[in-house]
Amino acid sequence: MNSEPISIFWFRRDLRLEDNAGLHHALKSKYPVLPLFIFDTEILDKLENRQDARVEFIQKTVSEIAQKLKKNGSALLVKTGNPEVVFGEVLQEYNVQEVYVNHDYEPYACQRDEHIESLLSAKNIPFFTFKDQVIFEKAEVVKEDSKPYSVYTPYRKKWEATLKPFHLKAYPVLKYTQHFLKTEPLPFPDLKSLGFEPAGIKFPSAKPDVEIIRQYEKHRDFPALEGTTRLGLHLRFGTISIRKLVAFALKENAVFLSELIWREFFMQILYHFPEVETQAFKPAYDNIKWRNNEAEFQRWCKGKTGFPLVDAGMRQMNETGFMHNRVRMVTASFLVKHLLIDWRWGEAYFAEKLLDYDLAANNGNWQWVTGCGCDAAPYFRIFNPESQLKKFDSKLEYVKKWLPELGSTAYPKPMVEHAFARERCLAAYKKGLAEKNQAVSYI
DNA sequence: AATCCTTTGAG
DNA sequence: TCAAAGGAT
Repeated sequence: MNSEPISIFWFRRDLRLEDNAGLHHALKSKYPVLPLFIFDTEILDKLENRQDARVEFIQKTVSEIAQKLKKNGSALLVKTGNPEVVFGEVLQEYNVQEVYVNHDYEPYACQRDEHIESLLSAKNIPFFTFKDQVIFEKAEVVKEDSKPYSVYTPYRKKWEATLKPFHLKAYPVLKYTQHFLKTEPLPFPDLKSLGFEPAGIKFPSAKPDVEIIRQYEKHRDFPALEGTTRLGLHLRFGTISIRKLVAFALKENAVFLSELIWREFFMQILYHFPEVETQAFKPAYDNIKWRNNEAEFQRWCKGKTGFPLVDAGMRQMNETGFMHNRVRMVTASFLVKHLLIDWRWGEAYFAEKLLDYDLAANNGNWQWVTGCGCDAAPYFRIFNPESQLKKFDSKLEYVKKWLPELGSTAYPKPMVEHAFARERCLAAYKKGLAEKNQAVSYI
């Protein structure tokens, strides 16, 4: 046991040393700060793919943080295991006086943090938590009656009205570097020892591209262009500060800012309505009878539906961990509406494949496409994958890039006829929603 | 005791 | 940015 009293700062979805709220407060505490990162085996053990690029990204990012701390004569404590068990060990090894973290809103994370907090409070160690990954959290943007918004536009207006320059002020960290605990370098696991291998994926830069953001609404819908920022991954793991990015968006492009507000909209939905993780926001939609054909689902996953825009999107995601946003809408709509497969199947597949996977955004957008979410697309709006292709990739640049066999006999015929699938979908939705209405009318 | 002005701290 | 606290008169 190291007897010097210290504070712990626990890194989770905030993997950066600058403009970090919890870390800032830890460094202002009266004890030297030992930063901690835990490779959580509760999460890692469930990952099927041993080449998961997200684990690689985390390992790389955390190792860069450790390098920077080493240059400062301090260190990052890295542990692998169940967080409760790990905290038990850390309390044995160090004289921990206080623990600092940033808020993490997903149901698993909330539960994990509750357990850690009670474990610490049994030893009279305070657990200080801070808002960091959003501008407004929980109930900071609510209606006049203090109920949460479930429609985006009024939420955005209130969000914008609430925003003051102060909310975008950075939390300085670098000027407190002398407040990190001075210690010998601590061991750091490589990817292999964590049970993973490199995925061979190139990670997008964490630096926002000014030109892309300036031209955002002009280019964002065309998947062949580099028209979107690819910052999702960095927002997911906190390798970019949301305050810095919102300040930038505010200056450069209102449409891009609006997308960042969608992110916070879905985060507050998940916070206020955690049941959406498994259920439709509009319960009537859980009455729809999905066909859930396993073989058809596999064709969708592999990008072999015979609809070029759908297939190109799925293959882009399978190969790179990224799919263009316009194409995410088309592929998702195809699964749910053309194939009548439960949106939760698609949600789970995206969760497995996307580098930028975020529970709140992924769930919110899948429910949006299905029509069962808050402020969702109307159920009778069924994307036509052919006309979407004509509109957004008319020169076939994007689809040819991901489907080399397009135009040859090797490319599959459409697995379903659009007009037929459309009618089948409308009928299934009408039936499911009508059943629910009938049930309600008996009450 | 009341008021005005400056400083501090919040997210 | 804003409001509360503190200090000065």
